[in-house]
Amino acid sequence: MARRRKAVTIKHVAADAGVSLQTVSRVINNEANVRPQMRERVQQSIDRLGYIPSIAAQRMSGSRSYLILALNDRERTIEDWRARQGSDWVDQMLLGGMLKCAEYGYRLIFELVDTHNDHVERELKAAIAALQPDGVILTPPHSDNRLITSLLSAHNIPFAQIGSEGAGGGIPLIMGDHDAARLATQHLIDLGHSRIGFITGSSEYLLSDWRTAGWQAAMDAAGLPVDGLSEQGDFTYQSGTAAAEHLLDRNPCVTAILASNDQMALATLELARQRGLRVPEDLSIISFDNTPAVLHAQPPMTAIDQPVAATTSRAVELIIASKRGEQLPDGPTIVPAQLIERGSTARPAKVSA
Amino acid sequence: MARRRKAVTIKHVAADAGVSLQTVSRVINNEANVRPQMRERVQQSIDRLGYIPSIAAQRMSGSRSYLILALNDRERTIEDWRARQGSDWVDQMLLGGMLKCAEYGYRLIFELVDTHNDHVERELKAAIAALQPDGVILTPPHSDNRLITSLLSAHNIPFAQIGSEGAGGGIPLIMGDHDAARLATQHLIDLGHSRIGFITGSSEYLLSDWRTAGWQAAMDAAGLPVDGLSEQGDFTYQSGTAAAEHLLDRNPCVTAILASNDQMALATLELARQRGLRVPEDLSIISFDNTPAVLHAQPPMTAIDQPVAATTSRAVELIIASKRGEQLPDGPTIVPAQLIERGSTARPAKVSA
DNA sequence: TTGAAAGCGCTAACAC
DNA sequence: GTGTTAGCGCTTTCAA
Repeated sequence: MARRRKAVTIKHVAADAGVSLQTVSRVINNEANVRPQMRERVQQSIDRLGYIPSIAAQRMSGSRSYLILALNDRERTIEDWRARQGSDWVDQMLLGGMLKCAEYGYRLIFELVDTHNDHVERELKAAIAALQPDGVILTPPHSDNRLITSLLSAHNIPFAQIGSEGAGGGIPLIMGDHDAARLATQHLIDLGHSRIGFITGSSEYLLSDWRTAGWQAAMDAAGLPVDGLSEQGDFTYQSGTAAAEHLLDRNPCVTAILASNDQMALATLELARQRGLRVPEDLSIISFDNTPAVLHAQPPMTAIDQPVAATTSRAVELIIASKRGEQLPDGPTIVPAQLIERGSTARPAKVSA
Repeated sequence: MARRRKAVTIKHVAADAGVSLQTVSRVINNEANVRPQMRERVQQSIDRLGYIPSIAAQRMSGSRSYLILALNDRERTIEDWRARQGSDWVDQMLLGGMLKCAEYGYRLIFELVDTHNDHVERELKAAIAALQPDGVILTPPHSDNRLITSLLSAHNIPFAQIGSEGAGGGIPLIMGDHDAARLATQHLIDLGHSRIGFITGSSEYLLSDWRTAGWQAAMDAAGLPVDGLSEQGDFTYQSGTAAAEHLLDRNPCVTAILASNDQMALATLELARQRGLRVPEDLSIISFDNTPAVLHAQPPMTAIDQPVAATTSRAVELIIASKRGEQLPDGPTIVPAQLIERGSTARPAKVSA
């Protein structure tokens, strides 16, 4: 393999502009103590030569690598990927994060780590040592993993905790779970439903509780009972089927169900079909997350959109702001989720008990 | 911001093992000229201290950055991403490539560049200068962009060309388009179809021609006519609708249609529904790519799976092999595509003319 | 406000 | 087979 072609370095720019390396460095990094005229001259040389700093060299001397690490759960991510059921979490994260990174001259690197495993620490340490990222984005269920958060804190690496209230010292971001569940429930109430069932998510995820609480808040505010209307699920299709079965068996008068994710909502839809219940006439269904799968369901599903891209994008901004020593928001940053109305919700055909 | 915590460097390992830096370096890189016993001793120090080389430092001195760049078309990728229709190309690329990279200690970085734009060169140069990647993965429509391929050649960076026959000096990989189209057509012929329509893809993509040729080859081999059975599409849903309309108007006796991608196949399905044609009884449909959208169609669509993950994975392997000076395959590497049988294909109800 | 010198962690080239 | 030296491209520190 021939040697890499000689690239334009800071030296070439310095020579071209007739200044010291240091002055060029100051211009690149937008530092103070450069006269406008000098800055202008250097910038012209940079443009003329098409100079771009090497991030490897920048990292070697300085404190920035211009790399942000996005961590996801290995098992779950690979599973979704293999299944090809249309879960686009990673896709949305990548693009939301990547585009924002690009604005600031950063790059996003994805890494998978095992959650239920003592390798976490070793894996994360290795990634940190190899890449020395300027920041890390944690997603559930890693967001509140003390092993991870304390390791990052010890290394002084700013990190975002998506779907976390912020225990652990990172930058917490929440995808509007509570409000979205509340509004979705309210939407059903406005349509005339009063017996509204809820299928919860896995208790391993904090957001499961928030979603449940949002449903409950809306029900309480409307003075509607919730007893026996909540059923435990774990985000899998199977658990959705089981939960929906129990729910409908116990409460024949249920006219609407809010499921804590798309898979469980799709399972509910299928069960309704099997039981001869028309959707939405006999049963309204709202799903959480709005992955592409629910778009193609029959009928297309009314869903709460999980703003994964917007949240990742915001996480990148906050990490970079933190790096720059800027003031960060006090509490968790809440990125609002929206309700997308489609065909799986309508006024109830029968009046519920 | 406090200074980054002191990390374990090659010096610590050298001191711990009582050898020179160079010997440690040799062990890390699995080079020759280290006695097994010495290698063992150094390895123990590495393990004990939890040493991981800094890729920034490795890049600074050596010739490897352990970074591979995956390039996609900006416009198309952002469009798909925003649409959230379930195109999982990026997702499959990322995971297929990332996991393979991880096996070799590499990382994959995604970058979007404009195709129809004189910025291509500037953008790519910037990415190369900043990251100095060890390899680049090109996807259509970049794969045969001379501006890009010549730039990479000039920089001596090995690059994979997915969906290309290899003009430009890179490593060509093909996702079995020709054979897959042939086999899918054959499958329809075996079912008893003889009037089999084909909707082509955009001529901007070489693979469009391969897919068309595969259909034609199967038809020819079976002695079936193809006149008037091919209609031009451009991969959009709209073009699929138009093409299917023409096809069915001109050939009422068509009993099966093979569409060059999923969106056009879905458009064909919808048109069939509007015209009161039952699928698959009156019209069999096979789609190309097998993105998640076709899974949820009614009926679920028989599709040719595009092996994006496997191809990206292979691309990474070949790039790394090339870096190591290993012998590469002669012609294009063909990653076979498979036919996934679902509900949109069956024996024709009527006998075609 | 600018420049010179030192050094980040590692590998290439060469000496032993 | 192993160690020494020089230097990658940049920023930090300190001097001017």
